[in-house]
Amino acid sequence: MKCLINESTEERIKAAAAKIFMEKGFDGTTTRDIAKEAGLNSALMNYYFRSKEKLFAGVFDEMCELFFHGLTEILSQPLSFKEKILALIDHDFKIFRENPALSNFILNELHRNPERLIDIAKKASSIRSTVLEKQFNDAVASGEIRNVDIKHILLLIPANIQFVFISKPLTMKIHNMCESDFELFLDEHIKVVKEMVANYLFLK
Amino acid sequence: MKCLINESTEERIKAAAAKIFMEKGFDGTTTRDIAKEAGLNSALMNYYFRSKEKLFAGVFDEMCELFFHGLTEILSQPLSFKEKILALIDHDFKIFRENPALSNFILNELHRNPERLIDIAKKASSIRSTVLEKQFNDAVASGEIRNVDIKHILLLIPANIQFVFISKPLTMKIHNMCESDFELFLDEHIKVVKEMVANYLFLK
DNA sequence: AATAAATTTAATCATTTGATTAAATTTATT
DNA sequence: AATAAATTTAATCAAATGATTAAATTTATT
Repeated sequence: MKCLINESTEERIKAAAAKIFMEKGFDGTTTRDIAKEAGLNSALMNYYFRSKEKLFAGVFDEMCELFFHGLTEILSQPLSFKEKILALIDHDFKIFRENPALSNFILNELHRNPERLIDIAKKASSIRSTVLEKQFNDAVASGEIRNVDIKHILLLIPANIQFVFISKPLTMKIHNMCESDFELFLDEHIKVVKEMVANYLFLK
Repeated sequence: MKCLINESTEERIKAAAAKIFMEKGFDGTTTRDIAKEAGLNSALMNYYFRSKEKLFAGVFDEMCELFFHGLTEILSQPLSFKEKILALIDHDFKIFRENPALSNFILNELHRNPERLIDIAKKASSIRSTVLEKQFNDAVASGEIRNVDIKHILLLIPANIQFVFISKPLTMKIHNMCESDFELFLDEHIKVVKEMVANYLFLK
């Protein structure tokens, strides 16, 4: 007999799981934490998802989707290499600003279980290695940009964007910032990063 | 009656704890894991250290010491601002290269329990805010370096150094690198980072 | 050697944790 | 309304975990 899944409950579990997993990581999270956050009986998690591990995988995939979706979209747009790089920086800052714990969450999982992220990232990287790499090589050949391995560039950008979020609590305490101070600092930091990358990459 | 502590056993526990905590984080580590790694009875950990938490704190403080010691030493040497920045980059790359999981370990703990790292970092930052900041301001005034808030620079440097280690498993898989490939990549990456930072910071 | 202190071990405790079960309740279908 | 399916709940299990205890062993001191 047909019986639709109660999407509301499933979504509540997922939302609660995302919040707690992001806050405390996989190992630091208990299934009871999640149930409490969602205001539900803890057995429901095993009814909708089969285990803590599978629930985590669902949440993680969604977070990565959030991260990679805009990225691949930018890469497949008809933009110049320079435009793409600057758009990428803006986009990533936006994503992580909306979700300051995301970088920690993803990188922690990369350490705990590399395979999961690698599977997801390989798909996205196939787009890089085709369209973007050609644009990059053309720009190098024409003297528009510095002759450097694109691997370094594709690492520099997330490094400069994500690290400011990863180290947020330290930055705030060391420089006695409140939340709004940090937001202003972020605005400046975006400018610095864009200027530094552009300054290094694009030759006059 | 005088009876010296068996330093060897204590050190074995600490070494084993450092290895396992670094690998699996605080939450992912069990006291039995550590005892097994050290080849000791698990009750010995509570004999030498009083709890898992206190053992972790000891290990963490030592790791931070390792991280901050060379740093403060460089900062207090009679070097120019430029020399200090370039020495800092070299030093940090050296530390993290010797211990690729260190960055993950420290940043994960920053997320899990910010206070612990903040207490340690505040001491080191006091040196920055005195000697280095004066050198920086002088160099800005003399037009030697770009007029930018030093906070951004002190964030850019660890970002560019540490991220390559944090994302190591992803980089290796995406670009089909083996360990020796990655070491070569690291050598290149140091050059790129130094060139990019110097290019941005130091005006001709 | 005798004694006391320090170290190590095996056994065990009390909680916590992920997961299951069977019953109760709600929702859909006829 | 009656029935079946889907959802939710309370109770509970088995394993894992941090920690403790008391006994055994080793080391130092006299």
